[in-house]
Amino acid sequence: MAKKVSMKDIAEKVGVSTALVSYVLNGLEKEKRVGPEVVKRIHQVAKDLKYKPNQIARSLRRGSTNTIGLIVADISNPFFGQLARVIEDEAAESGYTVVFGSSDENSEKSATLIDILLNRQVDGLIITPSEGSTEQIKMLLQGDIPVVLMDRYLPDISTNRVVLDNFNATYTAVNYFISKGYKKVNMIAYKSSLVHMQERIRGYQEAMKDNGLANEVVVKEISYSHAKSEMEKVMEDLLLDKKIDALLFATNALSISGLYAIRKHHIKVPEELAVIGFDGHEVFDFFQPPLTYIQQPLEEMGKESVKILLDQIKGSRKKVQVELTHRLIERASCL
Amino acid sequence: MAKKVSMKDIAEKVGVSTALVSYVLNGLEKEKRVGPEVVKRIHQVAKDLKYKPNQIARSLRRGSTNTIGLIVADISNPFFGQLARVIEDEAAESGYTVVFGSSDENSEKSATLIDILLNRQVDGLIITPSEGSTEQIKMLLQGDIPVVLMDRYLPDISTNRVVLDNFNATYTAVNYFISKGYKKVNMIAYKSSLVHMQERIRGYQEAMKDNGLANEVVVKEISYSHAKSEMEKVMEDLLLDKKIDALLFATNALSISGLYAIRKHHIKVPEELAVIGFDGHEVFDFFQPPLTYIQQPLEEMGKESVKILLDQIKGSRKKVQVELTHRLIERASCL
DNA sequence: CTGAAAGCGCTTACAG
DNA sequence: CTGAAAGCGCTTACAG
Repeated sequence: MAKKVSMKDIAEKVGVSTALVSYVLNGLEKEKRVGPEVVKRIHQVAKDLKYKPNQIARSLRRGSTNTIGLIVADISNPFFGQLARVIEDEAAESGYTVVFGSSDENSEKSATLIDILLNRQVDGLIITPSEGSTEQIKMLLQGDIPVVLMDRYLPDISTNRVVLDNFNATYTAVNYFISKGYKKVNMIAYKSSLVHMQERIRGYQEAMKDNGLANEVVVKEISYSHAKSEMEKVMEDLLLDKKIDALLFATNALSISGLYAIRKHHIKVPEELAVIGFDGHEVFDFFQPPLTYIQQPLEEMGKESVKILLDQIKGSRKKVQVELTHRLIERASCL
Repeated sequence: MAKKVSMKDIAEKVGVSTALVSYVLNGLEKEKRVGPEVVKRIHQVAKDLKYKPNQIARSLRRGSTNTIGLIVADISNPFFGQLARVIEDEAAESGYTVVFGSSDENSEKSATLIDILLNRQVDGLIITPSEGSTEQIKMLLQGDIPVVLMDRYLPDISTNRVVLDNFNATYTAVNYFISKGYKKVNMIAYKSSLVHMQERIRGYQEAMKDNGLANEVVVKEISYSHAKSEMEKVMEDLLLDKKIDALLFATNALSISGLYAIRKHHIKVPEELAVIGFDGHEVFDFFQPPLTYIQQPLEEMGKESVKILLDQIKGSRKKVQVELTHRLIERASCL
């Protein structure tokens, strides 16, 4: 780095104290009734010297950094990339910067990330919690650290969260299948105790039961860390015994890797198999036929999360729990 | 936030000075020859009190933050999302955290982001520069701020950069087309003076010339901010007059929006039109037929960028310019 | 209207 | 082997 110019430099050049400089540069000249001539000179000198305030020093003094930490499962997954973008823009509007990290659905990584971000004194955290991260989040709450859980949540913890109406989402999907005459509807989900996943599974199960199809219920669970290989195996099993005419995927990534398998085995959609995806992705548009899917309101999810977090940072102690509404985007992968 | 515990608290409890605490917690007990008993107690008390070092204070004192700033065009574009992920992981290995921002190919946004990140005292920056950001980057270099340009670069500026062999990449693509018998090869690129784009265009043009097809050269340029509408218009024009049998796209996003148009107009690939895409995307796999494309080594690009940046941060004054090699991924969208 | 001074939580020469 | 003290660059009560 170079010869950093500080308030002291400006103060010396103008011939006043750093206090005055600080007041003026922070727009407090009115309250502090600084002389107009001095105000002008300070601004001029600051400009001449190309003064940049040192946020680190300010943060240390103020005890806040105007930074929010974002922990997602994987920033390279477009679902989270898009959320990150919305969060970035929304945060920027209030003068906040975003520091991010990817947890890979792994609670140890998540713990490490939380630690790192806290050491960096983020003012609050938006987290898509991993399995087994309940204790970590509890610690945050005990420490009175503003937190918003996004996309998923932890049932044992009463805190701010912004999630989809997961149960209704898959319930809708199954009803849609059934309205089209499908009965042997299976589901592929992640093996996870996380509520959002369990709710999606439960939505599927309940919808099946409510339609008298309880004994057709089949949920195949795939582990996040070996998704690819397990998906291939599961799909082979499903497709081989032909006891299935419709398939519901529980996420973006599952949908896509499922579609790879469907294509590999030359399954005709929807003639041999009807399909409903989750989240949305350009691949859904290009698949033949275009995929019907459950859409999440990403924009809203990101914005709400930031809004709630900033409220908390500003001191609100109200716990806010938002459930967003899915949409079924109907295309041609059924019937 | 809560009752933050500081070194002072530990020092008081143990009955030593904060200096000792600092030494021990930073692993300097050997050099400073701190008594083994004291070392033990300090560690114990730190643990009991759940002490978390305040990185902000440390940063202020040390003059470095162990943070790198990342400015990409758009974090929600998977190309950049994947790069961000590689950078995150690579940085984390050296104890660095990443702060990011999206410039939308807009030099004013980019200037604002650079300012914000510098005020936050990032130790260095990885930037995918926008058009018109030459002055900004020059300022950084004058200020001796470690910078690596990634994906693009600015020809007027001699600095570290990691980019693709853009010229060769499109040259290869055109030669491939021609080897398959195509002659009326067109290209769709962004309207941009940035070197990476100009080089991709030049690679196309030169390859055409070198094959005696100079008068078949047609480059349609699309503006980033109105990509969608312009793409539709351009594709209609191209497809209507049928003076084209092969089409090369200059990026990821262009490829995808081009494919939307191709599908909309029911153009048969490769029978009516051969296509080569850029970068890679799951959509390329699902398009019928799977798209042949020029692949960038993302992993390498991200890792190299971080490596070079960290070297600079550690004081290296050597300028490093890396050109990575493209790969042609051959599939079924030609012939 | 303006300034001297304390302090945020660390690190690190310096002295003993 | 250990501690007192300065200082990083700000902000902000306090005093005048």
